Amino acid sequence: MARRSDHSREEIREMALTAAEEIIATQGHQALSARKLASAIGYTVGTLYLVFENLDDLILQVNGRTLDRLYDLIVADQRHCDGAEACLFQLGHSYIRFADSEPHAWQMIFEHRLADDREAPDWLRQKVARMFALVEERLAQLAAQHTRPEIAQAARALWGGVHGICILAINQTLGAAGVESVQAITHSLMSNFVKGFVTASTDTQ
Amino acid sequence: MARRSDHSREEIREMALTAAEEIIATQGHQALSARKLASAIGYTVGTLYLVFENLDDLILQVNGRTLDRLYDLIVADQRHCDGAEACLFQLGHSYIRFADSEPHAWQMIFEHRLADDREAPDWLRQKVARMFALVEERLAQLAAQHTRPEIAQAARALWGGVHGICILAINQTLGAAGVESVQAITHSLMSNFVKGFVTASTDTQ
DNA sequence: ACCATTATTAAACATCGTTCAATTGACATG
DNA sequence: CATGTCAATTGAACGATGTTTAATAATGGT
Repeated sequence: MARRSDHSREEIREMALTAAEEIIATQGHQALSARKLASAIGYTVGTLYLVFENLDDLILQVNGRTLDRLYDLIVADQRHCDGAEACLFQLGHSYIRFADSEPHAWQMIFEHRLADDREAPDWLRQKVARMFALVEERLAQLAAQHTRPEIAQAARALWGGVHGICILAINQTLGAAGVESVQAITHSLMSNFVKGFVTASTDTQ
Repeated sequence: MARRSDHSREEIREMALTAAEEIIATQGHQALSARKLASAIGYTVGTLYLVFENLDDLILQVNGRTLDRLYDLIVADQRHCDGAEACLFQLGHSYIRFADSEPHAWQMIFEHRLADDREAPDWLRQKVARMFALVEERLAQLAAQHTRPEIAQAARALWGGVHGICILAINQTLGAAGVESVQAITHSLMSNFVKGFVTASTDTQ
């Protein structure tokens, strides 16, 4: 049994987040409970509530770390592509690959509902905005004739699109067998969209 | 207090599903509980378990009815459009409009997890397949030079894309203000994708 | 050695999904 | 009309959930 000052608050926080990630990865986020998590790190529930405001708060922290891993993977992959178009496609493929490798953690980002319709904290929104920026950057390189708002809108359309394919694939709604098939569908979306976008006149949003 | 044979099993089923839809629409699917639902129809929990296998089963039924309303709306809207392209765009707009008008019911379709990773029942999958077929049909009219598998893949890419924008919009991840803005983003996705798809050669999936 | 501080626990609360023995009402039979 | 069968319905029970909090125990300072 853990004794006082065996671990600092920060250590307990780290242990809890790591244990939560383990539970979520292996059993899904439905399986995460305060008691299970507490016993996984050798403490009781009360201690968790000393470190986190509540379970929602803890899940937000986990989601933040997931977004960080996703961002790191995407950025790393961007170093192994040539040209704006190939790198844009790579963004989508990296996204799919991450969702396939950590489906439960990835799903939790979008399925976690905040109580009372509170909006997500700013630090979390910024982690998302950071990824939108990558897409915008590549799109801007590809379609210089478009205005900045058009680029921004296209980035949302494209990233939303990739995201949707990802969701339906995980839900097995697409009838797609294996990651390669999902990658192919994603590639279809991206390549056709980009082809349309770069040949579009400015007023065609 | 309800007495024996006040309502047939089928009547209770209908009352429960209607009451569940009301709770979900106004308070979200997190607020749906067996006791709350039972008291809403003037019965107790036990009666619910006489009519439904469990809450998961009940939610599946609700989702089925939601998909039916969605399909009906889409089909109805398809009568007021001219030309394959306009009608394809209309499919997306109808989808967004429905999700905006019944966000909680719509979200539940995709967020409901079946226990133990059981797969969705066949009658539910068919309701989804029915809608894919509409997209495929319009795409086939638009891009006759493509093979059937290419059409099928494009339909999944496009519908997944529209779906993803919808999700991110509801999650307020897109920073889009109002339905019109979401419709604009969706239109950007669809029009650019279609432009790319119809001008693509057969081997460009 | 004692005290003040505080980390940690364990029990409590309300609610959840689900089950099931007990009850109660309706209907058929005599 | 009385009686008995049957099933619709109840309500209590079970284990689990998130969250709070009074009690406890261990630490560091004086």
